[in-house]
Amino acid sequence: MTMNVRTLCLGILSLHEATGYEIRKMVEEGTFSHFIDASYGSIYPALAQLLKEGLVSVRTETAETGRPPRKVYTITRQGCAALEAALATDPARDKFKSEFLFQMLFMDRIDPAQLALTYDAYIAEQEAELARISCQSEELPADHPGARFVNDFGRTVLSAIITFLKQRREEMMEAFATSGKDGSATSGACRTAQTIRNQTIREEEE
Amino acid sequence: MTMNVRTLCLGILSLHEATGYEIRKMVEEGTFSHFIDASYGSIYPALAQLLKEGLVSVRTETAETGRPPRKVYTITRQGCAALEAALATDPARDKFKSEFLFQMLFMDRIDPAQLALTYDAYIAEQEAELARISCQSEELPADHPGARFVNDFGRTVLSAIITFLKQRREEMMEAFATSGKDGSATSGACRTAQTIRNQTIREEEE
DNA sequence: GTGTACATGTAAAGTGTTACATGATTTC
DNA sequence: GAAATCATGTAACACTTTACATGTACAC
Repeated sequence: MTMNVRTLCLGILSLHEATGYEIRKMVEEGTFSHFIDASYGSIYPALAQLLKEGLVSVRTETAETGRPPRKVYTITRQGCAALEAALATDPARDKFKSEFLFQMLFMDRIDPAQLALTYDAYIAEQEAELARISCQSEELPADHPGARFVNDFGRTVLSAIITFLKQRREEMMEAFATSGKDGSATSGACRTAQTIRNQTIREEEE
Repeated sequence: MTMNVRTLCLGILSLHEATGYEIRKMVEEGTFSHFIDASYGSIYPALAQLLKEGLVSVRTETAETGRPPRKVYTITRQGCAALEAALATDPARDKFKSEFLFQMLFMDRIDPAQLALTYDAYIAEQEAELARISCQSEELPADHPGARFVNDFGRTVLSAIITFLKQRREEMMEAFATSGKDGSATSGACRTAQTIRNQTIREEEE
């Protein structure tokens, strides 16, 4: 399956007609936001292309005011078929990119105070996200099983992450607070700031 | 933070020297594989650039045999500093892309038999991944807290996902098995294959 | 003998993001 | 009066993937 912005637009338009702007808002804040991302710079060209291919049609609502006219896109029969063809193919593997985890992998190279800040900020972010989609969960249409499934999936994962992070927090911080033992760390390929940092910490503790 | 392939290479090289080929293997199968991806086409150019900038150095091991000589890269002091500078910046938000969830969002447009296959294949994939990293967990160096943390994080999330998926499986399949009620579904923007499909199912049940 | 692992690298193509350009209206 | 929301769109840039090119050695 090729889940590019094209397919994404078709998917959203299969639920209800929308403008490019609205599609962007849906992927930014809506049911889709956990596992999808797309910006204006990709949505508008995608819609233009879909239109050219006849997979969507457009209706222009000219506002009386000075605003740019809204271009409301609607999926066509061919568009529906294209969406269903895409849905019938095998999904590609999930892709997860986390700079937070990358940093955690090298936690022994980060200043402990900084680490604590980053860690707590990440927890807060996950909690905010959980709150957001829990809120959405209440207003999901009952007749859309997919939306509910995806929402519950997201909540399950976020809850697990938050629990894990909170559980590990103290343990992790202690490990770095008591790191007077020092040098025990990695294979020596390069030790610089870490060593310096331990010295700094010791000075501060005196 | 800019966690591009450059930073990734620096990170891996900070653990131990490696060739481009080995780096690729590590992101494909190693501790990094959950939350990172990079192919040869991005790793080799990245290493070349890092070399030009003096962030890594290289040593060529010419094998007696006909193989291409291995180019073993080592991080330099500047490279270490660059890595630590990157680690000190705020991590960007996680990005998660899931074609599986996209398909699930539109589950009511997928042929139920196909859906079951995809669903089970996804569970199997997650289980395989969990098994793989659980296995790795045993051989993690005790002196690398980050690797353990990241590994445990991955196992926690995967376990939660697998439990969720198994729990929901029957419920979901039943919903589609009994979908003789039909038309109840989405806002009518476009209903094609779904309707046809329900008819087909009914025919098969007769 | 067929496939996989080892090993490096390039070029083209695809895909997407960021920043820009434009401008009214509403909220703080 | 500043900032956010609504609203569309383009162009330059960044990044990555895919496919290609090349070739040995070993395991089944």
